[in-house]
Amino acid sequence: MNEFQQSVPMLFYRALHGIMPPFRRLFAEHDLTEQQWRVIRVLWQQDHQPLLKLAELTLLPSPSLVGVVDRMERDGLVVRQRSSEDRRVVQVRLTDRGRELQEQVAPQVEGIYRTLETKLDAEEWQVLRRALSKLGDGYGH
Amino acid sequence: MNEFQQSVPMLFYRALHGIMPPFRRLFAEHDLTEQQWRVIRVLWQQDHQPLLKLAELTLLPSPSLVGVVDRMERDGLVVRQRSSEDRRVVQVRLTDRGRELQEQVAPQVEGIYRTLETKLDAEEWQVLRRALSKLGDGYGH
DNA sequence: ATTTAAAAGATAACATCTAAATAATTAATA
DNA sequence: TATTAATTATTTAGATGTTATCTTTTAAAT
Repeated sequence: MNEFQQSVPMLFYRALHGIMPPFRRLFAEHDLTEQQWRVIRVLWQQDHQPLLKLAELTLLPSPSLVGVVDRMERDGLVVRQRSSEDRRVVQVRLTDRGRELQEQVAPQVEGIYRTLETKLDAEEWQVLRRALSKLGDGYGH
Repeated sequence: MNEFQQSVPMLFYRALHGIMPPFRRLFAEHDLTEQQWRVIRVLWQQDHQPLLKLAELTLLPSPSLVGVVDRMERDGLVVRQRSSEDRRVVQVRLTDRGRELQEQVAPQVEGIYRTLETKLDAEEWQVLRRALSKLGDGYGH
């Protein structure tokens, strides 16, 4: 009847629709978008990333990331800094404000993860993670 | 090290990046977008859908679908038709041109699915499908 | 019958995605 | 060294996602 609904892409999209809203609601409470959070989350671990590296780590296409960083810079969450060694490179780093935000939001993100984890049992998660990894293989380094 | 890269949402996004490009390349060859294909694919099975029902079946938010249908109507792939029973309702149906396109593209889509299937073994697919279904439960439909 | 609530589409504002092209800089090669 | 190729960031154009709001029409409730 509706094999299309059971196609792999549609199953993926539906699963994402089931997973992401709680995260987005949390981010919105802090005036963040999902993409802005990814930038903060990555810079929190490894600050001072070139834009292209940041694009790779966040899975954001660089044309999108340019705009994301624009707005984050406007809101005082990050700053751009041109590299002196290679002047093509623009380093992005977190401001104190960005770091504070990270500290506030991160624990709540963990809470949502824990709720999410209850939706499948441990073995299902394991197979799912492995399958997702395989399917994503070959993309972005 | 980079547990963020291994988080469920990021695993999902990376998997999608691994899955969708071949489909999008195919659609582009026929001047279609991924979303336009979803509309054709759904109407092919059940023509004459109200816009809101179509949004549900395609997983496209209705504000997006309005624009998608606009452009498909502009390109002669579908037509809008206001219902006479309930004049709030707009029925969308496929034109002959839309149906032809469906017949051309569908077999090639199947080909991509078959290539995709080789990336995991049968049991992995089974568990993956089940897991995705569970995670998507409660959304839409 | 009048008011009120609900439903279906559409619109608006903003952010992001996709694909292609461009500007600036650096590296590589004849 | 002059030219060409590659790299980094950005821009552009078109389409879509997300939320909130608005309009029209219908159904429900006084």
